[in-house]
Amino acid sequence: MKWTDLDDNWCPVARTLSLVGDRWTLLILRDCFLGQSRFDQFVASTGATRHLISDRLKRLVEAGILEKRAYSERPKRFEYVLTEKGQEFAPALMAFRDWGKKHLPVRRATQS
Amino acid sequence: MKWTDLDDNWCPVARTLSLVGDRWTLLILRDCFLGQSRFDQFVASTGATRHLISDRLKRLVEAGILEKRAYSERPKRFEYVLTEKGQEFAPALMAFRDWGKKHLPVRRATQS
DNA sequence: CATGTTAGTTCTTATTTGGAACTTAGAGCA
DNA sequence: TGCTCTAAGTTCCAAATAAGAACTAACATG
Repeated sequence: MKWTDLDDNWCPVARTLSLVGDRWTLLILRDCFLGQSRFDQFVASTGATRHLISDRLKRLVEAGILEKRAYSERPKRFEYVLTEKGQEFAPALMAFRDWGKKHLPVRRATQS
Repeated sequence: MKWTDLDDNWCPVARTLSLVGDRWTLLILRDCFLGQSRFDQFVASTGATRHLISDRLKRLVEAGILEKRAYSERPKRFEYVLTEKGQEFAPALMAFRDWGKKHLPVRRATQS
């Protein structure tokens, strides 16, 4: 079974996961909440490949969680910003953050 | 970069994702909160392969989120129950549920 | 003795990812 | 004009992961 097949599951948790339930999608959203909006920033801060970022951004835009906007016409440059629907995802990320802070302390020296 | 490499990221969201940030792990946890505890139940209700369930359960036990207990000695039978640490993950799942309920209504006829 | 149950493991094939290089289109500079 | 840079992707191939189905172990049941 492919995970996108969960999109019509009876369970709202499963439906949510079919959209954002992968490692990188949630990291991209985290970045958005931290104020990032550009392709190369996502690549740098998540550590995911450009291919993955490209794919996930497409998916998020399609789902109405992010909006793709041109911030420059010549040359064409784009940014991705949270929609209302995306903003409302904040509580979930905060729950992840709180749980991580409490239960997963950092062990080695930190490097982004 | 492998996603398990996120386990020492500076960001608590990333560290949390390194552990539970995949499609099936969160579905297993959902099932636990719904009162399920057995291998074949997880297989049936998530739709993931036995291989995946086996792998994810191992990971969750190792992380101290679930506890593997024998509920029968002969024959050997096991169940997986949430630890305290696992219980505290509830707010995250509820956030997912609420967001899914609000933003991802079911479209087709439902079948688990 | 045949069938069923639970908790897995093993096998082969298919899909997804990783990593690096390449593209497009214009900008800055000398 | 030519060279180098940036942003936002796309393309390529190899490597890792997942899918799907069958198989196993150790009993229980009829």
